Amino acid sequence: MARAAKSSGQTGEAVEAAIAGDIQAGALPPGSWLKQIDLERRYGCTRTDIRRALDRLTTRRLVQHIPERGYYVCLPDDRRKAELREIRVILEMAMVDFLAATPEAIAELRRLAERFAEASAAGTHLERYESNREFHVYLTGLSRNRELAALIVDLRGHLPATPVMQWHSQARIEQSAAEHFAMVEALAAGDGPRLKALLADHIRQPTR
Amino acid sequence: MARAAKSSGQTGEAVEAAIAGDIQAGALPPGSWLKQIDLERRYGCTRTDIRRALDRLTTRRLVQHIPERGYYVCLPDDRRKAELREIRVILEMAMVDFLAATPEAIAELRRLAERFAEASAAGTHLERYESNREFHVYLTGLSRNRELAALIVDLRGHLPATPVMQWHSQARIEQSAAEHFAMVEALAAGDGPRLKALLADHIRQPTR
DNA sequence: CTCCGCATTATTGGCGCCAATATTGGCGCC
DNA sequence: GGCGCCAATATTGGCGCCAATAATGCGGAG
Repeated sequence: MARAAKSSGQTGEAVEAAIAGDIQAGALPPGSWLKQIDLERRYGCTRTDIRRALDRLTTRRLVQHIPERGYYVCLPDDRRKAELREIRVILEMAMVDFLAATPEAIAELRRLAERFAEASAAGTHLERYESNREFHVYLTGLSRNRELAALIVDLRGHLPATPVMQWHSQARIEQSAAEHFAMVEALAAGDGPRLKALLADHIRQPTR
Repeated sequence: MARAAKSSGQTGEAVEAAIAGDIQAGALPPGSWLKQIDLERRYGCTRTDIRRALDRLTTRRLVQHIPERGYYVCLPDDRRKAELREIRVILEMAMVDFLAATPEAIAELRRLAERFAEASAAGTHLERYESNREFHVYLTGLSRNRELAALIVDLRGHLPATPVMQWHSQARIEQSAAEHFAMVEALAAGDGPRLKALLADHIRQPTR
């Protein structure tokens, strides 16, 4: 199902985000061809918007382009996923040294960790995905190195499919929730090394 | 002066690269407006090509876009430059752990270090810029983590102006050349920590 | 029955026109 | 003489048409 086909929003990045979302949510399966005619109907926008969005998604390598043939959703590539995950580990561990955590920020992080825990216990896949994402994005946003924060968030959007679908066991999900809380506490205690270790383990989990 | 306005090359990334090059070479000064009409004449391509290129350069933040006004070359931002440099330090130090250096690769690196040294002694600014770039790109390419290598190279293209122009003293340049050789030797000796230290110092220099 | 080739159809992607909007320059008013 | 408003001009950016090219389906030959 198409998400939020706002037929008259400020089209531009909106379409790109919508397509990216549908790819990561699995609505547009890996390998499928993205016909411009379909897309412009699905998202209720013009062909020009679609082309811009596809071009940008190509640079993000969420889709690939073959001239005179079209665009298709990138196939999952285990090697690439592993490499990107390792880059996330590198960047997020480095980010810890730039974190500026106010008490309010820590309170907000606790709230977000709580939300993810709730979604883990009784929530849809989408809720889990989004609350998890929010936690990490907020944490990232605490970095005084704005470029580093932006890069990390950006990188999240570079992973093709293998979406929320197959988050493994319930036990694993709840462990993730617990890890979120542990990270908050490490941050609150100003224990950088511990936070780094927690982050590394957390990210290196098969999915998420 | 416009560089290589190949009026009938495969326009696409070519135009983007050409504009990026002119920005980094200073031909398109920071703050100047990039009128589409001028650009399509300068690079001998169509308006569509120009628009795609400008859109991509906007995502790279080499230019900025104001709707109904146009695109202009990003102004140098010291904070941003410092942050990006710090990210380079993080990534290139991390890259050291992924390096796979064959004897041939080390020989090639020596050759490139030599070329930069020659350009340092008696070469144009452009030659220095390019040979320096080649050294770093080649070194980066030795990483077994292809995504990491791609990210590092990508990041080099995100720095706006303050180009080769003002490479400071001749002494500094020759020190850079010496550092290149030292890095090669550290790599050849398999001394990761030393290579990391050299890289960090090298990158943290005011320019380059 | 299968395979090859051709005509038809579907799709991409370039190009240019034009409306909307900002900028410039001139003219009159204070 | 300076300031501000308004007309003329310049520029952006959307939209749709159409040529080039690839995919598809049909029919005939082996």
